[in-house]
Amino acid sequence: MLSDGVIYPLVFADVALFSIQEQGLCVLLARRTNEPEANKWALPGGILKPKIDASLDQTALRVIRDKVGVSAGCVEQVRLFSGETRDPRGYSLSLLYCALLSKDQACAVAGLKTSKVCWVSAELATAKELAFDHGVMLAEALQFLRAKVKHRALPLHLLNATFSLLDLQDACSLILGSPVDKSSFRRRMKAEAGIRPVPGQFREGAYRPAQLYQATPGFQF
Amino acid sequence: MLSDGVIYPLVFADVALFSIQEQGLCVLLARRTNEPEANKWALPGGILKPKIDASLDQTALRVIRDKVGVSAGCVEQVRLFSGETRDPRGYSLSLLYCALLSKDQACAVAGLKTSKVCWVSAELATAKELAFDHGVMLAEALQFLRAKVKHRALPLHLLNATFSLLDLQDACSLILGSPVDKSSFRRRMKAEAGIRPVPGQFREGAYRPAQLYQATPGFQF
DNA sequence: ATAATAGTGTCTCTAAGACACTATCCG
DNA sequence: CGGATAGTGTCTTAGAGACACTATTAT
Repeated sequence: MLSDGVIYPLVFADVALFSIQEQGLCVLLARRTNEPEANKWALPGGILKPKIDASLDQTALRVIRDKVGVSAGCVEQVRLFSGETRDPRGYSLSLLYCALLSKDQACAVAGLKTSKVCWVSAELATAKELAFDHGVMLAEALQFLRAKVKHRALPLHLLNATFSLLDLQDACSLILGSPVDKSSFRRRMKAEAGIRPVPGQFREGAYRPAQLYQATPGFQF
Repeated sequence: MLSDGVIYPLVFADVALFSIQEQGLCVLLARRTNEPEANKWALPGGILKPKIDASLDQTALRVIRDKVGVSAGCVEQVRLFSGETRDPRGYSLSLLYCALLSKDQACAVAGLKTSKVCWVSAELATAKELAFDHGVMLAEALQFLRAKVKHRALPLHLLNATFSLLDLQDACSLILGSPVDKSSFRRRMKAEAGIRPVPGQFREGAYRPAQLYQATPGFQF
């Protein structure tokens, strides 16, 4: 039992928080300040505090709030990692979460410059050596995200509240790591219940304006 | 902390163990013998014993061994349920597992007649009132199983080591709750890497013999 | 006009659904 | 032979991939 009144030690929520930046699909990494594995990069995580967290899902949300100061649009369980050897402090349970952050919010995070957390290209991050078993975790979170998008889920939570179809297409293409055909994509989107055009709203800018879309009320990633 | 030396109380593995019986798709329910919720039906579950279980997945396997005396072919995490109110003993974590048992093994279980566990039609079981939040759990486990089969995963672990294509088709159809077209199904199976015909092996019996199949070595549900 | 981005049309190919058909066993 | 189950052929349709095409804006 830990000294600070936490009754259930070594139950963690670890979060793979994704966003889209200039470098492409990125994941938020945090540099560990304490032992064990101090100074290594890790997925941001936090210990379950039963007094505060109504559920472990709430722990994950709290971790995101604490690390980046905003609330993620979509937080989902991926898999539980458990065992005696994965953390030197003892038998531990870590529930891995996959979360998505909108471009707006991700930019706010990037502006923090706390030096404790930073966005790293997902591809680069998987090559990095991470603390504990977070390398495996990141790989699984990525696979989880890719599988969902491949099965035609729309990663709207990575985008702003209104977005053009090309924004969405680019997001899918970045996640999948392969180009997405414009015509077939738009054909699918016409029949898609999850999004709808916002009448009269266009992305103004250079060249031809683009119709803007938004998620329909009941949308679930 | 519990008295019997278990250090991490209230971490459970609860298992929705499915098999195919005469009544169709069935789930194993256990009648609770102890408080709380004594005498209610529940998904079989067990507490994490860090000294014994190398991981919580091992707890799930142990639960299955203890309850039915055989090892399940396929055990997968579905979702973690957690919170203060779901179990009167205090803040608890329950990782729900979905597991499949082959017909051979399921029959052995049915023969046990321990009166502590029994196979209940999945449809009926969802209508029953179960202990704790096990009703929600069962619903999610079923949805998990259906989603996998809908996405063309093959529930081979519900069948014996060798099986006819009709056995497999019937299993899919029972899980999905809707008929599956024979011709399209067999067409798919011809191109399916997960199974292969066993040369020269046929189901003998009344009328025309059926070619038997088996899972290919690397098969994963 | 030209560049650049937004959005459409159309051909092809694959795979699924529907359902009628043939094949092989038993007695 | 007929009855029952095993397995095939074929028509149609829905949707994805490929890719060339048109449309609308700014300069």
